[in-house]
Amino acid sequence: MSLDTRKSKILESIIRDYVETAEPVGSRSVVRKHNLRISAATVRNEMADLEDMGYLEQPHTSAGRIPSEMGFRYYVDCMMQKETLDDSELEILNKILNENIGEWSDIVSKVGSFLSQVTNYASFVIVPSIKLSEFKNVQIIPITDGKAMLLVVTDVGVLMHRRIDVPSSISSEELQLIGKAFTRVLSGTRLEEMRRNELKALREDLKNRRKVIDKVLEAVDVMMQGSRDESVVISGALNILNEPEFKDMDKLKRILTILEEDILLKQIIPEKISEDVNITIGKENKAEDIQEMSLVVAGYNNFGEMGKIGVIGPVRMEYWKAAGTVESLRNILDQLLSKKFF
Amino acid sequence: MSLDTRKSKILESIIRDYVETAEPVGSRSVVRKHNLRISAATVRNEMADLEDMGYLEQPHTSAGRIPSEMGFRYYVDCMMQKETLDDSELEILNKILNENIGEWSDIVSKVGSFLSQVTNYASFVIVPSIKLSEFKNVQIIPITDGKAMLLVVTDVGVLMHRRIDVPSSISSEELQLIGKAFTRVLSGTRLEEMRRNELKALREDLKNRRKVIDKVLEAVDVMMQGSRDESVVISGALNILNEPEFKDMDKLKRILTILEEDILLKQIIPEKISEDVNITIGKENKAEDIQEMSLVVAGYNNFGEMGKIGVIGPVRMEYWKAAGTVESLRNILDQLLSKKFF
DNA sequence: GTTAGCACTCTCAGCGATTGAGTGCTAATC
DNA sequence: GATTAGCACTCAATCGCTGAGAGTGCTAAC
Repeated sequence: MSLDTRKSKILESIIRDYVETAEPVGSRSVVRKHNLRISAATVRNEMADLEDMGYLEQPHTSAGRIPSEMGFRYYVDCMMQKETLDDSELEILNKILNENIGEWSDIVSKVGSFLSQVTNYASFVIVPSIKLSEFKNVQIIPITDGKAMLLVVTDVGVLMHRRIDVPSSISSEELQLIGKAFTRVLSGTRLEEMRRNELKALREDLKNRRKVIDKVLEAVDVMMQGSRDESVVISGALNILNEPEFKDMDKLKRILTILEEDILLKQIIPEKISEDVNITIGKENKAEDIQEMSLVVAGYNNFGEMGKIGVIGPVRMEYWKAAGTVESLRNILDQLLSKKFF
Repeated sequence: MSLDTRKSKILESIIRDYVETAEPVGSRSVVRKHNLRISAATVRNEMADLEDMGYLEQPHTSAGRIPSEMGFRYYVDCMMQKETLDDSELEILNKILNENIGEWSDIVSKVGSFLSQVTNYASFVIVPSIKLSEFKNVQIIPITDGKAMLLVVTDVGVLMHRRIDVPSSISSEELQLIGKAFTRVLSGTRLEEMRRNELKALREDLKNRRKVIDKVLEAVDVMMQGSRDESVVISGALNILNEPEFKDMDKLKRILTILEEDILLKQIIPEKISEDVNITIGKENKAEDIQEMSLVVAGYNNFGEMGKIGVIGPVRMEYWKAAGTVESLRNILDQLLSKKFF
């Protein structure tokens, strides 16, 4: 259902006001702010219509109107102009990205923290598991007598390491040889395709060092277990303390608990999203715990898997800003991943 | 100044009650709870004395008394019996420690989270920088054309890694040789003692690969910069949401902000502490931001440097439980570091 | 030294009156 | 027919008041 121009203007005006003030918006203030050339009474009539249509609601009879979730939905779908990063923000972002030539995880957390600062909502970045990348190199480095460090490097440059026990009799050279043998057998193998029979052959090759081989396999198993999980970076969770809708302690605690725990956060983000900016408003969210919050999330291409980046905030959210910023940062992550890291 | 037995009993009674309920304690309830063989009127007199001495204070005339910070101090110094972990708690702890044979940082975070769960306060563990450990092994592993991974293993098994650029012409074997050369020169050198002239010699040795050498040195510098910082693990920050003294949003935000940022947290913890359990109450804290909170912190021996573990909570804290638990866990970290990791 | 008794203090919850923002309706106007 | 001015009405929020309740401090008696 489409709205005529005037109704649209009024709806937008109410949304903007309400998002800013968190207070119900009255007919007078709509007229004042947007100095439309109509009277408050006319606006009242239009507002009554909008309420009938479901785009507005009234907390109680003698209060102003607030946008309903359906109202926000209409705004987001039919009227919203995404507001992209302005010059000063871009400057800050570039500074951040340039100063840091470190690990991918550093960049992700910097971008996440930038996102939360710019939008003033909690941000999250989900980095998918690396199951599609390939073994590149396996090394075993002695640390102390009986302890060694197992290193696995994948083709995308992800490093996994784990301490393992080795016989104290074994020499550094021998460990190196074992590492090389593993490299030979596994190099180019995708992590999830690692075949047991290849490994068996390996075990035959080095039969006098079976104990070490077994330790290594065990460690690789554990590492893969770990790497199977996608990682989640959360930033700016405390931003919700600024939102008046969360002055209630119980609500606050429920939300903050989710925003503190990777696992909980992962559960509330929709599995299937498009690469574009996805917005889910209030009760549109499947997860019960966040049915008074909104999500703005986009996918980015992380070595063939879809990563996710977005913000979570109150239904009364600056969708225009959030959507624009999330979109920009999604693109930047895409770029970085395709150019800088290969 | 020492108190007579009866005053002590009354003070303790008031402290216990107040810590539990967060409400001022009246003379009647003191008599009732601890069924002392004296009347409320007598208790009132004693309470008036305790107030004169500064151990109690009165929020307003017709309310009960609450312990002053000085009262808590007296209790902690002269009366407190530390309450150690009970059997069921020990069982949980053992389970946690056994299931996890991974990295040291995992253990630290598990212990931290256990501490916050048992005490219901926010916990922190500070792991000192590793500046006293020695180089053990340097490796350079090619990832893709023009990119390689630099790995440094120290004698305590800490691994540092960083991606570096290398000439795309360079071979895997050559990188390995360079790594070996570094290992030869640096092995056994303490990180903070790494001498520039040793490195210069190295640079001479491999003069046809100066670019790579320089890249490696640059990366080592950055890594050492990073490793110079102690790391901080915070757990259970949201526990303060349960404390009625933080129902005020501004206070809450101030405290949570500190508990979310490693750097801020580090600043509020006293530099100099003894290895034993240190307790600072309210205004005893130098940092202004936490002058309505208390710290319970102990030092543990982390490869010769002092690490710190503790909790932070309201002045109205169960010091007996917090002190006992912190002490136990301090000892456990000490043990783990001396036995398991060497 | 201890206690019972009592007047006094102060907070807190509940209640009614007041205020003010905002609506909805009606009748007049463009 | 759309728009607007005017006005009665509604309802949350605020203020001031009151009474109840908890607790103290003092005094006088034990």
